[in-house]
Amino acid sequence: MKNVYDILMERGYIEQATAEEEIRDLLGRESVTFYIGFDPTADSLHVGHFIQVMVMMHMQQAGHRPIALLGGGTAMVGDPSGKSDMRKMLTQERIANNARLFQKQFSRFIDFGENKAIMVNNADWLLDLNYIEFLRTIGVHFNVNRMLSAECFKNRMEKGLTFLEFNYMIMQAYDFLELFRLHNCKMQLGGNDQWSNIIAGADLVRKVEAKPAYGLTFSLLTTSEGKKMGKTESGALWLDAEKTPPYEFYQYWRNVDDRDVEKCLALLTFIPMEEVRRLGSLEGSAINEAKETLAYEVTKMVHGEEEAIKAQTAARSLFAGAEESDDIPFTQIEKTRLDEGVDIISILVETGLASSRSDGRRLIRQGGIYINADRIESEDQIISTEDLDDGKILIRKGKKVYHQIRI
RNA sequence: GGAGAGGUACCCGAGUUGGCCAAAGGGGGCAGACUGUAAAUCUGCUGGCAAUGCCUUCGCUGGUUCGAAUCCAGCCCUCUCCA
Repeated sequence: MKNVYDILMERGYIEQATAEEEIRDLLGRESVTFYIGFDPTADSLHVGHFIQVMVMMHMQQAGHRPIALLGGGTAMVGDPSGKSDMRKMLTQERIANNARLFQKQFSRFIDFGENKAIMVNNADWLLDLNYIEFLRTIGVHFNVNRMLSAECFKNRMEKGLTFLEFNYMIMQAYDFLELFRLHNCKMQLGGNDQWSNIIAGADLVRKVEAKPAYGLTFSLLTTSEGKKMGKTESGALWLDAEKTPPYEFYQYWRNVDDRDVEKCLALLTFIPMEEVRRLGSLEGSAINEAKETLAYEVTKMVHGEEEAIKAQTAARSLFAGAEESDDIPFTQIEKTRLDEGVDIISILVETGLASSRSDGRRLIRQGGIYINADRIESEDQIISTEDLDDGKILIRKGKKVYHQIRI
């Protein structure tokens, strides 16, 4: 069987490692317990987290034991890594609630049965720490001069860093030590922005326990232009179907830049690498096949096969201009209102296609709104029962945003 | 605690001898053309509304004035230097 390190390397996950050869040997030799931390700062995981989850899945398939660490404690401090401003503090209840939601989502991807994987919350050991005792046993091992020169604080050296956030690194390092003691966890994985925090942890374990500990980081999901991927107009691309509907999720991947397709296939699907390379090398419009595959596979993993098929069918029919599909976002409007007729601007605002009535007028003026394939010419157009087609009205905004009105 | 600089729309950033400022320019975003549901390029739009006008907006509160992003007072916040 192939060494999982090589698999991760081939697919392009690995960015930095504390001791490349040693880690590779270790992973090839024994079942290793490792952890990745997730701070529950939102009520759903997003694609940025998903890449970490992918790594956990690869590792678990290779016989290693993942620990999903929920940062119920660290989220109360907030990671300053790479951020130019301090985040707003979250309440304890919010964090606990988010942690519960994260937990549910993890279970979809990782098998937590029979000691195959572990989920823990660092609130369990961080919240009750005694300050003086902590400083004396853990604090002594940290050199402030060195910490300040860490890459992750670089942004903050100009803008200012609070003592609260400065402690984040120490807390994360302590997590590693705690997991080493509790579960014999030898390795911490994470996004490349976590490098400083990870080596701090590995160092701490080595100093305190005199045993080897390793760190490994993965490339962040960025576009060919260097921007973070998974950003949409409404914020992040969430894994929660309530926050990002499967159709929208599918469309995001269907629309990625040509140059990013291969990378995404490698990082976000389990498609064999020969196939990934073939799809990635398709030229011209043929590369749409690769994008469809990408969108389908990722959606399937996150939302299940049924939703993936629905999203794909909906997208195909809409863009082929053929028959409609029901699996696109829709808004219900009472029939009595349609009987009387509703002005198009109101419809646009109610469906969320326009952010305000002014925005709606603008869209129409610029020719960006279509009802059942007909371009709207007048801002005063009235939508009524006559526009119904099989109980539905299809609205298109721009080239590819579809929405349905149902009664 | 002391000295200085500054807070402008989604972001950056002009504007501070008071009216010509819903506020230059850039970025981002949206729409149009082109196209492959891609990129690049070009064009338009980008506070709200019952829209040739009206309302709200330039850190907050009050003041001067016919009129304030621009002047005055107090307050809050940020940054730099000093302690």
